[in-house]
Amino acid sequence: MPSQRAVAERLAAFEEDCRRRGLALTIQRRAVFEELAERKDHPTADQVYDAVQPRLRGLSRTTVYRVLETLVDQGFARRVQHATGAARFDPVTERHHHLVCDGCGRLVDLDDSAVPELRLPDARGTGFRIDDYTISFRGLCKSCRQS
Amino acid sequence: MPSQRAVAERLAAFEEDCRRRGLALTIQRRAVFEELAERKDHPTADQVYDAVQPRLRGLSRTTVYRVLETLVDQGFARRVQHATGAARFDPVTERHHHLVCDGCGRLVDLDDSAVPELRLPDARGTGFRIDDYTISFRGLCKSCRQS
DNA sequence: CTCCGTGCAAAAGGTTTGCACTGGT
DNA sequence: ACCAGTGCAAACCTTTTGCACGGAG
Repeated sequence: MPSQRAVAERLAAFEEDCRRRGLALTIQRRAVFEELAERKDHPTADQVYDAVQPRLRGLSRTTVYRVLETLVDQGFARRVQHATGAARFDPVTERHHHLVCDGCGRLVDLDDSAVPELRLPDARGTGFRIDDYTISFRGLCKSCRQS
Repeated sequence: MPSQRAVAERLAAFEEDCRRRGLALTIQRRAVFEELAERKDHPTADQVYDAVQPRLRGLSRTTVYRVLETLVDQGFARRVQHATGAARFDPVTERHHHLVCDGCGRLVDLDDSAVPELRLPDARGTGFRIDDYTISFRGLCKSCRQS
């Protein structure tokens, strides 16, 4: 888990950004953002709901979905869709990559330092402006390799 | 679209692999595989269904889902999950990468030659055996940049 | 002839939407 | 006080599952 201090800093930055952009600072947004910032895994909307709901009686699943969408739109989080099933959400911190098991779909973070920096390719032909990248490494996790 | 010739070759290889592995060569499997091999986009299961169904009256959506899963399991296709919504299917050819628009979610192929070869990272700490990788470049497509 | 593969219908997720109310600004 | 944001319930879309039938090997 990130240090409490780092989380507090990010929460403060989040609050300031919200004010600057005129986004209402509701308890729900604060709580969802904080929950996301505290975790090092990639929770689904439902997992965020389960974690936050006890602290916020009456919180609605719908709201969690809507807040997460807002966070993604505003660049505070990223949506990580892997295999079939629920979307997972990742607080945006530094660039990192993913290791995905072809067998069971397990997803693990691989931090940037394990991977050489990549020069952004020339994509002029496609009309895209490239901002960043994420690498998905495919393979088999230990338990899938054993069976 | 890949050349008719290339498609025919891949269909033949597919049929031989099926025989060798004892997979029944049903019309449905042939048709779904052929449709996938002919396209250069990444169709959803539903798009495959819509494309194949007119030629194969009585084809069921369920079957398309099941055939696609078989193709993925057997290594004839890959599942590409991007943004929310339906999974997309990619006929496996060479390694290639993806360009994803943060604005509209559009996904475009970027072939391997545009990107320098990457040395597979050391993942011993994670217990994974890494086989390959795909890079997702994030950015904005032309039309999203203009608005 | 034997099963694997298919079709249908229904269920099972996951996510979105319409509408009325509430709480931030 | 206004309007963005929330809660609830219902709709929606994608995918999976149970079961009976049919066609490939």
